This record gives sequence, C-alpha cells and structure tokens, in this order.
Amino acid sequence: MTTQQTEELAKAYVPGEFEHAIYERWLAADVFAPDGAGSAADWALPPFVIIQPPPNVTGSLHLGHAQRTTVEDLMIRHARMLGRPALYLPGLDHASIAAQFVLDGILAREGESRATLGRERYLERMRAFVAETREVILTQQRRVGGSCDWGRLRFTMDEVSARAVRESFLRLYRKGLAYRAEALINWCPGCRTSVSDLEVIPTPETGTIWRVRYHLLDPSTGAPDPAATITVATTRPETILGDTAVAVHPDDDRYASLVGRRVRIPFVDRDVPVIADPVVDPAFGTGAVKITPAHDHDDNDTGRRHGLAMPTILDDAARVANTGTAYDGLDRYEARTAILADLAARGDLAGEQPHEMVIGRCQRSDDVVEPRLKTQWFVRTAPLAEAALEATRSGRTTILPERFEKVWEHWMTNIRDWNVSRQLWWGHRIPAWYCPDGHATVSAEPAGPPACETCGRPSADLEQDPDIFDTWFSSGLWPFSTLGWPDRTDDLRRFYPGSVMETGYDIVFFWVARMMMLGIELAGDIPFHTVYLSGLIRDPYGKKMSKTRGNTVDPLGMIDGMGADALRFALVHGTTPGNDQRFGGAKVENARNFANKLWNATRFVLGARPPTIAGDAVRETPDAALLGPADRWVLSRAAGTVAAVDRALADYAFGEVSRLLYEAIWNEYCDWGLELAKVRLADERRSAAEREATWWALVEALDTYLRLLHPLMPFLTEQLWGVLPHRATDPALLVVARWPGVGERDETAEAEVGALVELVRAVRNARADATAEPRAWLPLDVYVEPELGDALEALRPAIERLARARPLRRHVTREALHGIAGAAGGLSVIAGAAEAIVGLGAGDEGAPAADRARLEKELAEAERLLEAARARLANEAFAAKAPPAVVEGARAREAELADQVDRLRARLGR
RNA sequence: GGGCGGUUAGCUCAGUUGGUCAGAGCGCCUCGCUUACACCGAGGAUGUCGGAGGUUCGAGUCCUCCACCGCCCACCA
Repeated sequence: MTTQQTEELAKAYVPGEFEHAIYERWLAADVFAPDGAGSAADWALPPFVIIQPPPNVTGSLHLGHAQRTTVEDLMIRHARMLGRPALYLPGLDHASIAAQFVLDGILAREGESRATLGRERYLERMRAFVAETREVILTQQRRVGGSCDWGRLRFTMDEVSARAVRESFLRLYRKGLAYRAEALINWCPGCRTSVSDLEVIPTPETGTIWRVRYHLLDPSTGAPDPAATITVATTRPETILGDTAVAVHPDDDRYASLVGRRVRIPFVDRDVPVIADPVVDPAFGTGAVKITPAHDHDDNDTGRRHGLAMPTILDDAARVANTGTAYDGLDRYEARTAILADLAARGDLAGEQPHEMVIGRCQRSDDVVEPRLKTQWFVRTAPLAEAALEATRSGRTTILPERFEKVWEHWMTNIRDWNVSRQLWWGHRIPAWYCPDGHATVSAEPAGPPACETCGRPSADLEQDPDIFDTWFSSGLWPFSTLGWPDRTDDLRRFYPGSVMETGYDIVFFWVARMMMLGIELAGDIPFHTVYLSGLIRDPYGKKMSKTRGNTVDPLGMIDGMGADALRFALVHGTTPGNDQRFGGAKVENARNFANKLWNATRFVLGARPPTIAGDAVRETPDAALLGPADRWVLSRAAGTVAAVDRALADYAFGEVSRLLYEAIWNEYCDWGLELAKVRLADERRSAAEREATWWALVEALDTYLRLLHPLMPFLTEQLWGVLPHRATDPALLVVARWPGVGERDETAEAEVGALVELVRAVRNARADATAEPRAWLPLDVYVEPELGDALEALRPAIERLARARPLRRHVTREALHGIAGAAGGLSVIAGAAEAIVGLGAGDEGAPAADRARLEKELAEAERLLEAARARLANEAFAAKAPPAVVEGARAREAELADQVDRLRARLGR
C-alpha cells in the first residue's frame, strides 16, 4: 500500500470523493474492453454480453437509467471477474420522434419551426443539437460506474448503423417481409407523422354520442324520402362527410327490410348502401352505424369486407379537405360544431347524450390521433413473430421474471403489421426510390439504385421516399448492427447472440419484440439468451416519475451527496425483478451508511496490523493450525457468503445479493468478527504467529467481501481493496481480480462461535432488562456443554470484554453453576448450550425482580412453543407422512425446548 | 372485455421449490461519546402475512371465490 493510500484511509469516509480518480484508473488500465490491454478475459470461457438499451441522445440521466446501468454493470462486472470475455457495449439512440419533439420545442421558443427551416437546415440544426447533448448522458453513465467498453460506442445514426438499416430493409423487402401499401394508419396531427399502434395511448374521456337521421332513397325515384329515415349513432359527426355506407346487424329485425336500400349522406349528397354486417352490435346506440372507412379502424375493416369507397376527408393537420363542402378548411372539431348545427337546422339531429369512451392520444404530443388512409411501408410481422415465439417457447430465449412470458405470448400472437414509415426528418431515410410510374425500387446503396428495377428508368428519374424509419427499426437491429453486421466481423462471431438483455418492462413490445424478430430473421439467430426485465422507479408516493409531473429525482445530485456506490446499492437493495420500487432518500442514506461502515472496518483492519507484519507484506494464507475458533468462524462465514451470493447471482436475485452482503459484512464480520479479533489481536498470551494468523484471517475475509461487493459498489471496493495486502498473483485493480472461489466451511467453528455469540447476546439482554449498570464489569459464572469448552477458553478474553464480564468463572457442571454463592441474587441467562449467572453489584436492588419477570416471560414463551411442538409430534399423521428429516428436526426442537423449559423452571425455583 | 401484478410491523419493502419465515431498512423507545465507524454501538416494542373457503400431517408460501389499488392488452360506433 502506498503512503498516499494510507493517508486516504486515515480519513473519514467522504462519499464519492475518490470515484472520479478510480474511474480514470480503470480507463487508463483499459480493463473494460474484453480484448483491452488490461483485460482479464480468458477466451477459453464463453463470452458474456450485456445488451443495454441505448439512451436517447438528447436525454439526461434519470433514476431509471441509473438503475438500468447498475443492474447491467453488476452483471458485467461479475462476469468479468469470472474471467469471461465481457462486453458491455455503450450506445446512443437518435430517438427520432422524441428528439424532434425536443428540438421543435426549442425552435418554437426561437420563433422558428420545421416549416420555416426546411428539411436540410432542420437536420443541420438537429446534428448540432445532438452534438451538444450526446456527451451528457454518456458522462452520467460513467458517474454511475458503468464499465462500458467505450471504444465500441455506437450511435443508431452512425454509418455502421445506417448501413445495417439499409441492408436489413432490402433483405426484408426481397423476402416479402417489407411491403408498401395504402392502409389505415395512426396519424398524429400535432407531430405530422404516422405513429405505431404502441404510441397511441388509449385515454378515457367523456364524450357525446349523437343520433343522426339519414334519409333513405325512394327505390323507384332515387330521391330522398323525407319520411323514411334510419338513425345512426356517432361520436364523430364530422366524419359524416366520409361515410360510404350504413351498417346494421344481419339478424336485426328492425332493419332487415332496409338492407340493400340506399341512403343519402348529408352535405356531400353521396348515396350509399345500407349493408348488413355482424360487426354491428344491435344493442348499442340505435343498432345502425355509419361507416367511414378512411377514418375509423372498425369501419375500415367493414369497408374492405364490402368493397366500399374510402374517401379521405382530413388533411395532415386534421382539417376537413376535399369534400367539396363549405366545411373544407375547418379544423376537425370546428367542423364537428358546424355540422351539428347544420344537422339540427335540417331537423336531422335526433338526440345526444354523454358517452364514456376511450380515445387514442399521441404518446408524444397528446394530440388525438386520427386514423387515416396512407401509403406507407410495413413490416410483415406474422412470420417474424412466429419465429420469436418459437424462441421463447423452446427456451432458447428466457424472459425474466417468468410471468412476462405470458404477456409476451399474448402480444406476439396478436401482433399486427408494423408501420415503419414516419413523416419526420430526423432518422434513417427509407431506402426506396420511385419512378414516375410509381414503381418502387429498394436499394442498400446510399446513392440509390442505378435504375428502376421494374421499368428500367435511370436513377436520374427516380426519387427517394421522403419518409424515414420508425426509430425502433434501427433500435431493433441494435444487438447485431453494433457488431458490424452485415459483415461477418470478429465481434459478430464472438458476441452474437448476447447473453442478457436488460431493460424496463415498459419497452418490451417497442424494443425487445423488434430485436427478437429482426435478430432471428436477419442475423440468423436469437439476439440474446435472457431478457431481464427491471421494474420501474417511482416516486415515494408510487407515481411514475416524469418531468412534466416534476417529481423526478436527479441521480447526479444523489451521487454528489451519497456517492455512486450508495445510489447503486439503494437501487438494487430490497427489489425484485419486474416489480416497481418507490424511491426515497432514506434508502440511499442507509446504503451510504453501509459504505461508511465498510470503509471504517477496512480502516480498522489495516490499523490493527500486528507490528510483526510489514506494511508492504505480500498476502499470506493464514496457517490453519494457528487459527482459533473465531478466526475460523470469520473465514467460514465468508465462504458461506460466497456460496450464497453465487446462488443469488445465478438466479438474477440482485436484491438478495445486496441483502446477503449487507448482513454478512455488517452483522457478522463487523459486529462479531472484528470485535472478537480486537481482543485476540491484543492478547499477549497468544504467540505472535497466532496473532498474525488472526489478522491474516481478517484480511482474507475482507478481501473476499470486497470482491463479492465489487459489482454492486465498484468505486468503494476498488478504493479499499487497493490498500489491502495482495497476493503476488493479484492484478493491480480489483475490477479485473478474480471472483472468489467457494471456500470450505468449518461447521465446528460456526457452531461454537454461534453458541458463544448467543451467550453474549443473552447476557447483554439480561443485563439490559435488569437495568443493571450498563458499563459495570460484573462477575459471570458460566456453564457450557463440554464440546464448547475449548472454544470458550479460547475466546474467554473476548467474551469477557463483549459481555463486560469480570471475572468470568467457568463451571464444569450445571449443578456447580447453580450451586455458586449468589446464584439466587444474580441474573439468569439461558442460551442454548450455555447457561450463566450474572453477579450483581450494589445499586441493583431492583434487578432480581426485573430478572424474574424476564424469566417468567421467557418461560411462558418457551412453554407455548413446546406445547406447539409437542402437539405437532403427537399428530400421528405428521410422523407418518412428513419427511424423516423434518420429523427429526421437530424432535430435536422439542427436546431443546423441553430442556429450556426445565432450566427456566429450575431457575425460577419451580 | 381479457390478462398481470400488489395487498406482510407506523412507512418502504424482502420472503427462490409449502416444514424454526414471521424478517430487513427507516421511524419509534431505553441505554452508551468502550482507542474502525454517532453515517456508530447495546437492548427493546410493534404484524390473527387483505377477506372467506379449500388442498395438506403442515400454507404469507398451492387452489377457488371476493374486496380494494395499480399496470398491460383490447375495433363497440
């Protein structure tokens, strides 16, 4: 250990103080790249690859990111310490619509807009904006401690990605998996683009349902019959202008005679048929529905079934257009008002009533989404989804937690074709070119095809599709586009498929589903073996955090105050995959305290180094023969923790990992390990070699705990590990040190020390209850069962100190203990295999009474438990049906309780 | 209309395959500035594990139903 490091440790723990320096050391050592100079990767082992959702290039870190990064980083660091080539590839998403939304907001404040700038200047502006913001989120990820391979940083708009996008689309097109068609899409009038089904948020609203009379035509004259009408119910009167039929249910007797007749649509004076279709619910409204195929999903289906015309009556801004009526140019809602007034004037408005309905709003702008006919590019999802489903059903890809497989299954089975065209500017331009005759040619060449592949017209006559791809199209290629696909690069061979893809459950469909479908289809294999879904971070009231709500917590502020390690620990502690967590400052404080505890424990261990060991001594494995029970206990508990942590990690139970380490470090190592060692290190009766062994045991266990904790609290553990004596084979940095192997347990030591710890606890307990002078040294008479004798002697000084017992007298039989003078006036302690009497000093007159009350209480409890245990054993069915081990356990428990009851009764003089 | 999750100490949450599982942190109460740590130490109190049935020798832990809370999916005008 260097002088500087020693000085560092002499100080109190200041959260985060050393984090930057540590991160710089990692970078300098080039340990994050699996093939970096400082890499510990053993290429004989299978690589481990984390797929990270690339954050938006315009974004800044929120707690969700921090949690994401923590979990991903935890896994990658663990894998790295196992020696596996570990790839954690960082990236950024261009976030097409989200980025445009942000930039449009900025432009609006400057009095500019997409329209005033035009496409080229807008994109220039966007590139400049993105150049400004891109480092923000990356820097923030570093502050959280993400051990990403920065040399492999990718952006969904970089050339590698662009090439993959073009190539993918071409391949899909060639296989008939991408097609261009006029179909009803979701149009956001605010964003002026189509959006996917997923981006339409069904929003409950109280609207109005109007009843409108349509006039039937006289079959003979073809003129409207003022007396014969059919009343339809609608929530959208403005779409009357686009009606091309009225539908009723085929079995509806009320309307049976009208089917086949024609009605005149008001204002546009279009004559349309009355049709029969089972989609109509006779019980709803009037049982007759107006059909607007170009502006309603149901109606569109109906229109297709019946071969109806589909006039579009709204433009990009959702204004009425091309109807040849006076409503042209009016906004859809203005038109609604006008039409209602006109209908009323005609006497054709038959009534209205409030109506609870669900309306689709744009996820981004909150505008009411308008279903609209448009010619767009679609990805045919059915075959892709089938393959994705096969992957999860066969278990080649596992979704965690399991319950999400059901959701996955349901969504994938009912998936609709994916509209990938967006009428935006920031994104990958669709690589399709059209000739004047309307033939489409798809090409992976940036410059486009040399000629129309249908009619051979030269490229000069071709025009590229102005639209861009849905941002999730390029994200969907992420697991392989980032590795250089379509080239068969080394990276692609080594790192595809990935191991674990981690993300929040809220983007399973947006992203995970697309990666699965496109990965299997284009890269020829599943993109990852495991999908780990995290829960969402909520505010202390359980509300989703959002900027508009103003309840976001700035993770950087947390890191500044409490340290990245504490934040990471808090984000994982007490959580389970897929379950949301409420997040408050108390958790981080607790984690900070834990960090502080570990810091001070390390400080103590270093300071307790026996003078016979040099400050720069190379690590020694303590000689087993020199170790006492406490030392062996410390080592055995560390070994037990390794095994438990390994199990939890294998189960992706990261909350459990944090719990195990918190408990092992704080409640075992610090509370008892160090306390016992303090006395033993100072015990002059022990040889120098023995004391050295005790110290080495402390170092050994601490080293193990630091390694186990490193994936969760990387900065702190790196800092502390740096000052511990190392073995010659250890690397310079913990980040690339080896994960601990599972050591041997020492059952004897665990049992012995466990029993003595119980004894000390019981003595403290008795003393506290009896309100005896807390600080006084009181005589303690002890009886322990013979097999604990040696351990008691070995730990005698420690027990004396921890129980504040002086003198400590050991009795070889229980009778001898009970027979001591002063037994009656002392406090009785019964702790499993040990029993003791605490002698009382003057000033404790009230103690015997308090002690008696405590014993009575203990007795009552023991009797209750004994009774329950006996009742269980008395049940013949239990003995007959329960596994022998359980029955045996119950018998042992009964015997133990019976013994305890006997002893308590004896002490109470019964 | 389907589906999923939650309902465990005052608060926030753990409880992997049913058998010392009734826990943790925070908060609260009583002590203690003992030479790693007051970001600490010692001790303590608090729950019929949402309700009702059922399966089982045995159920927070499995099944059924119900009640709230939340989420996802869904073309009723």
